[in-house]
Amino acid sequence: MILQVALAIQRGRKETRRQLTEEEVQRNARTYAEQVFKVLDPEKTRIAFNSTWLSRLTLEEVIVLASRFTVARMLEREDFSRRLREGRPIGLHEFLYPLLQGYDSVALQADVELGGTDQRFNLLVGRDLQREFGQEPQVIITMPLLEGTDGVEKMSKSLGNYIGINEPPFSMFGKVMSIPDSLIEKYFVLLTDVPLEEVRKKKEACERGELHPKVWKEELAFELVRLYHGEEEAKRALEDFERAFSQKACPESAQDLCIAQSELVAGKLWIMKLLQRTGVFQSKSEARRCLEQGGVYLNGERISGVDRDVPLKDGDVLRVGKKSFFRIRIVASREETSGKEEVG
RNA sequence: GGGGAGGUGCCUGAGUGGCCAAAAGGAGCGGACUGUAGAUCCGUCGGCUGAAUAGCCUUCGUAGGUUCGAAUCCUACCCUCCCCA
Repeated sequence: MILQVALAIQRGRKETRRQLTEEEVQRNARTYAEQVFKVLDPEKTRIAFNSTWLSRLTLEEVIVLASRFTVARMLEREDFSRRLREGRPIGLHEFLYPLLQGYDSVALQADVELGGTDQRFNLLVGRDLQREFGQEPQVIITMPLLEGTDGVEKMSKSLGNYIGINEPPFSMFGKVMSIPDSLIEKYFVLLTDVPLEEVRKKKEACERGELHPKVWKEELAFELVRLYHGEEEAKRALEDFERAFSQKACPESAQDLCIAQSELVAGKLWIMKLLQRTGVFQSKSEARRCLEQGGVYLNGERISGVDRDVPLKDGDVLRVGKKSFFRIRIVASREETSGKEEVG
């Protein structure tokens, strides 16, 4: 069976979207694959790139494809009609996306296409085009959209309200804990294998005040971390979370922050230098603000004042803001120091 | 082709010569509190300077110009939306 899962083409408010280089596309694809294989069996999965067939389309073929559709039908799509109503721009090329995605179904001779409910229009276009090309139209399966950690917008990477499938256990756990209580049920239903009956009972218990929402949410967070990282990691994440936020202590899984011996002056380092090394700040002003507002702790003790050199020793714990913990490692040479690796 | 409206910080959106790094709200961040990174309240929210009751740099579509001084006035250009053809 050929199952098609469309990876959404991002349409930002600003339509100017940078063309990705071939390497970037490849890298993104690898990242997606990595995540997908947390769920699918790699042995039974084949990944196809639509550039394989789309780049071979001639202008003539594109025009023929476009002639199969009318503007009125395009405007059936909620997103388009709304923007039209609100006087916001719609790029002509955007009409092409549903068409090309539909053509993917033709090229793959897809049996089933899977997507969020917001993809319904595009999925249906696939059926229409398949019929045009004499194929049996695919079955489409749409799934409810899941709100992100803000509880309002749909979960998306560009909105920054997502929980990554390949995220480290601690932050995955924490992010789940940050969703509004009202979303706990939905997360259980859509993301876990916990029987619906049980979810319903827990919800009722919650409403009766017999089950604390925080406890229930912890069960959810535990379950999700277990799913993607295993039982052991889930236990650790739970413990770490309790430790970090209920007791405000350092979680076991704190990231190491390596400082070279040579960077220290009389065993001390200027606090601003130290903060820079954590990589959690976009700018020095941001770091300074956090420091001035009392968000920096060394071994549980609040550091105040920008003009401070702090003594550092191996094993010290640096806390920056609510959620970032670092364990200081003093190393011999600069080569061993770890910079902040980029999070994609 | 003709006529009209408009482009402001991450987003929405006020501002029509100096009091503007730019109102207000949202997002983000920090603090307090707590039941969690949830709710609420308070604060913060361009950048740089070893740090500041200071200074400097960059930003109001782009490029020039007027002016002691420009998001604000002028010129050209780019872009978006609406109406007519």
